[in-house]
Amino acid sequence: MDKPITVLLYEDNRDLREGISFLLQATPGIVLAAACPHVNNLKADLAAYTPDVVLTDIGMPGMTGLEALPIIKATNPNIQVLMLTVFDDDERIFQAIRGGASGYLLKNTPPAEIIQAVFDVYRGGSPMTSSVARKVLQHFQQPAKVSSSEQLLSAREQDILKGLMKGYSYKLIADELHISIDTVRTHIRNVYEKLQVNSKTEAILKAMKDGFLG
Amino acid sequence: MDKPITVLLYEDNRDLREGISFLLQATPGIVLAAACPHVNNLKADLAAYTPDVVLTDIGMPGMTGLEALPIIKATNPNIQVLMLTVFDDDERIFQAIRGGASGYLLKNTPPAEIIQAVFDVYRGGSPMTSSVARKVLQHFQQPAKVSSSEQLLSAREQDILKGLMKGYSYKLIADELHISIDTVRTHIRNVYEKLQVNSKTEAILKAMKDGFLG
DNA sequence: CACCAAACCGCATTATCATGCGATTGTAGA
DNA sequence: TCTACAATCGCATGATAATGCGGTTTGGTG
Repeated sequence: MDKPITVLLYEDNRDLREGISFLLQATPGIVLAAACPHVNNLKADLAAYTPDVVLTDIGMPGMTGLEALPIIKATNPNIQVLMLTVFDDDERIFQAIRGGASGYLLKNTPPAEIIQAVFDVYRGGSPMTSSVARKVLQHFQQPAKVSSSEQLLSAREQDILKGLMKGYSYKLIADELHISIDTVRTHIRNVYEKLQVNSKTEAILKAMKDGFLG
Repeated sequence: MDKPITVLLYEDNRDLREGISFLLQATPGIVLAAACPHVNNLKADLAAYTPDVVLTDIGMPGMTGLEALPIIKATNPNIQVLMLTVFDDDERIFQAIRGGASGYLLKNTPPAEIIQAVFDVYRGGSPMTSSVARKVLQHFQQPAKVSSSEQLLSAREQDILKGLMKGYSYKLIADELHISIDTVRTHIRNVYEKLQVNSKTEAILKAMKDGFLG
């Protein structure tokens, strides 16, 4: 049916590298092109093996997996990169995601799932350890809006704020809402007080961060 | 060791509901409080069963799972909600995430993984079907930055832009970078020209939208 | 009815920003 | 070497924004 998936593995820990290599080789449908302890010959490797999927550690001597990521995606954005690492801090997770990683597994993932993940990324999925996924989801959820907040801003004030967030000047906002520029000023003054800020920029940032309500 | 996880299930399809119920009941460490075909008695259910985890379908007669979600989180934000559905469109996925869902499984998920997912959410993870995860990740990745863009902005210009994005005034940026305010002006001028904008706000919005590069 | 909040308007002052013009230095490349 | 450009600094001017103070109208609530 399908052609086999060509995988390239980077992992500095020898035992782990050999373990995963063995698994990959033993799996029908997967061809392990190479397994390297470092990513320093990255470009040559990519050219030589033309992998479909790159499975890589983050912490490696020399160039890290995170540094390698943009190079891989620049070489061929169709290559799916799966991070396999012990790090689960926000910083590295988001750096990986922004860099275009298609999956993020922690090293405590059982071998069978790692294999499954290779198939998943190749098919357009993004396998993620569930604790990692949680961190990702949290960045979408309204930051709790814990302490009430209700509708801190009146409807009109929200209109004005939306105008600011579109990059409009006071005058433009006034025109769009058919009110005078002085009224816009007044509303903005009130918005600033409610949001505890004192500039357009701060207001916009705050509004973006915790979605209109403080 | 641990107390069992109390689960509340909502699923209108009878076969599926009974199938999942059977699985949950057969799993040590999980107690199925109830399995309902609709979510219309939601508040009463929550009060009666005080679940740790709610497993819910999205498409149900009467109130949908998506409508129920905010009510659940409002009742007790500690309840972990796991969406189990056939829908994999962006709209519903993000509505669920924004609403505070802790996991999102498609119905083709094998039973064993559903059970595993219940444990995962309870432990603070966010199990997600990998195709759903992909959609989520895509919202973080730089919008392609299709046409080159290279490093449109010099390193220093990016420093200044970062300052703007933190809401700093020219003066603050100047202080932080140990340069004169006039230099800041100059850099900003150049940034504006490169980004094709003419105000702080526009620059920030543009920078946020397509990640520094235009 | 009296009170209050929201929405509306105006004016004045100071602060900050946007922009034009000009200039020096250092480094990388044609 | 000449050129190009990043990075630095300065001055000046008109445009916006921030803020203080004052005011009217309207709709809802105790």
